[in-house]
Amino acid sequence: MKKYQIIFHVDLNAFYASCEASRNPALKNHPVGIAPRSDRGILTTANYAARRYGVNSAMNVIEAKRRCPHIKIVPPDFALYETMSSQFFERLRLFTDQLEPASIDEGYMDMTEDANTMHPIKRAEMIQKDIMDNLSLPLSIGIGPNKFLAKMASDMKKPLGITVLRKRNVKSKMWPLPIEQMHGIGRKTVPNLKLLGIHTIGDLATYKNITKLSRFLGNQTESFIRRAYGDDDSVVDPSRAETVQSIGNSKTYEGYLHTYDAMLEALEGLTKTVVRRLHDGELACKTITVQVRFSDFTNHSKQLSRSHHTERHVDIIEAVEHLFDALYDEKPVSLLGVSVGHLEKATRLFRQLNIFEPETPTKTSNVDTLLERINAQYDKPLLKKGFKSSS
DNA sequence: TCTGGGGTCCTAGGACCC
DNA sequence: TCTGGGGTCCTAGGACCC
Repeated sequence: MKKYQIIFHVDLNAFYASCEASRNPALKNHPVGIAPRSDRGILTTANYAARRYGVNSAMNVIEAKRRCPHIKIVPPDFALYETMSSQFFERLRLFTDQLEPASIDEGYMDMTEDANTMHPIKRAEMIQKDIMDNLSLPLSIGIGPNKFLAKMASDMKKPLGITVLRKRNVKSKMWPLPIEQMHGIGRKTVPNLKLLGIHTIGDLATYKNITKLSRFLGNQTESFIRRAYGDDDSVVDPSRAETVQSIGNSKTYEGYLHTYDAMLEALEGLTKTVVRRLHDGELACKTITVQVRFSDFTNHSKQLSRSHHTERHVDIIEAVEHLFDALYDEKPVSLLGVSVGHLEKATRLFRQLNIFEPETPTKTSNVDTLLERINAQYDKPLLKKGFKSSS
């Protein structure tokens, strides 16, 4: 027998801008955009005062200023956002430990048990007030019988909304929404669906030709249709956010990088950041990826998997340099990125290492066996005999 | 509107193993 | 002789989300 669930989706409104206003209340009712530069690039966030002028997130700074000349552009302070995000989730845990953070500013709460104590809407009001009183952050809450409906509900009223979306109201409240508002359908898929005559979530739910639909939605076709009917059996998993899958650092270079040396220097900086964050999380990685974007906006990446995890800077920078050599094309570069994946807790690895350590042979001396030992760390040979580094 | 930086998950081909 | 079926891992690229 399936138990009826009550799921909250909690979503901080215009989070970065709200953090800035929380620190500096003078910004509260003034149009604000968060952007690294005030003369170009894009906004990561626009507050609601700015949105009234037709400004929104991801809009070009120039365009935002054209629509709202007195908008204040504030550079992002990620340390502040990280801190406020942690405080936000800590406060939510006062209400339930069944909390799954989904990003820096949103999460899911399984409030099924809690509903025995207090009516969900009353509880939502209490949470909203708690976050506003303690952190000065506006919060929207969606309430539904599963994660998908809770997520769709929280989007329906912002800022400071509380919205219930029941299964029996799916047809009247969710089906009329344009298909681009369905979570998981993005800008590449929308035009394809419209080609099939699918303009609303209801159109998707009732579309008859599944074969045609699978051409665009692939293996996920069935689950999209189920969700369009309001069905979703994914569970709130508090451990999900604790298991980070990858750590990366990338940067766009205005005016491009032109020389190999400048690119290598940039990669060293990116790698340093990644290794530091790897160490902060007490993690080790197995795969290393380098990403390059050329001036024509094409992206290329190369990755390699080691046979053993590592957290050592020398291992990672060596891999980064070799991967980049394979990508380097003597063309100007607009973005470089370094990321590491297949992460493991370093403490766990340490225990494993201790078990095998006594068996590790170390009696080698000539250069070729040294190369073999280096290559043994990778699934494919990285260095060949007679290898010389390019420059 | 000429486009940041952090991520997650999916796909598809190939290597390799049984 | 000329080729099964299942599974895992690796790699490159892409869609999507905030």
